[in-house]
Amino acid sequence: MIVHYAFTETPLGEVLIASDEQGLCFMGFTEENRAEALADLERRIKPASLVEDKSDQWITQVHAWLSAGMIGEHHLPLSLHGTPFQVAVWKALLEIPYGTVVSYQAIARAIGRPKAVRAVGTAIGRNNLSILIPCHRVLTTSGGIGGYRWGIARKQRLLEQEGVGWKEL
DNA sequence: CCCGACACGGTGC
DNA sequence: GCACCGTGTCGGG
Repeated sequence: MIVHYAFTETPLGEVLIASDEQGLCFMGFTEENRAEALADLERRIKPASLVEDKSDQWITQVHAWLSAGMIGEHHLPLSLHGTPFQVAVWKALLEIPYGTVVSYQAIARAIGRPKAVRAVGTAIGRNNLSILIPCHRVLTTSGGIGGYRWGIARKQRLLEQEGVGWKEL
């Protein structure tokens, strides 16, 4: 499978973006280590033949959305690579409207596995499309910020930008 | 409020 | 089999 990729800047730091025939399949912060970001991409999306391509149609569209400030929904085609359970969780995340938040427990119920709360947390953390799949809109039932693969600070900034007040939940 | 203990389900080794 | 975990709940400081 051919996978196109490119690096680009966002308001929250540099990201590595990748897409395949179905759509965008990866977006992750490089954290100043492009080699590691690429290794991560290769681990998650395989088998894959990586080809750098900054003019890939979907990559340029994400770039445009990112440059515009990541305001509102993005409507970009996503290619979900994962176990059936993970894909179910990620699809549930895509149903969360811009500017609203839900709990890990609510996601567990939404996919019909009310007791798999912890596994849901793990699946959310393994989501390949940070920001594009709104994993930052999931908080703990007690209103706590919860975790974030790319650092709590980024999660807070994303929520703040969407106008979510988490201080008194 | 902040622990500690435990149940919980999916995943990787 | 076993040890992880972006959780939740309960009980005790």
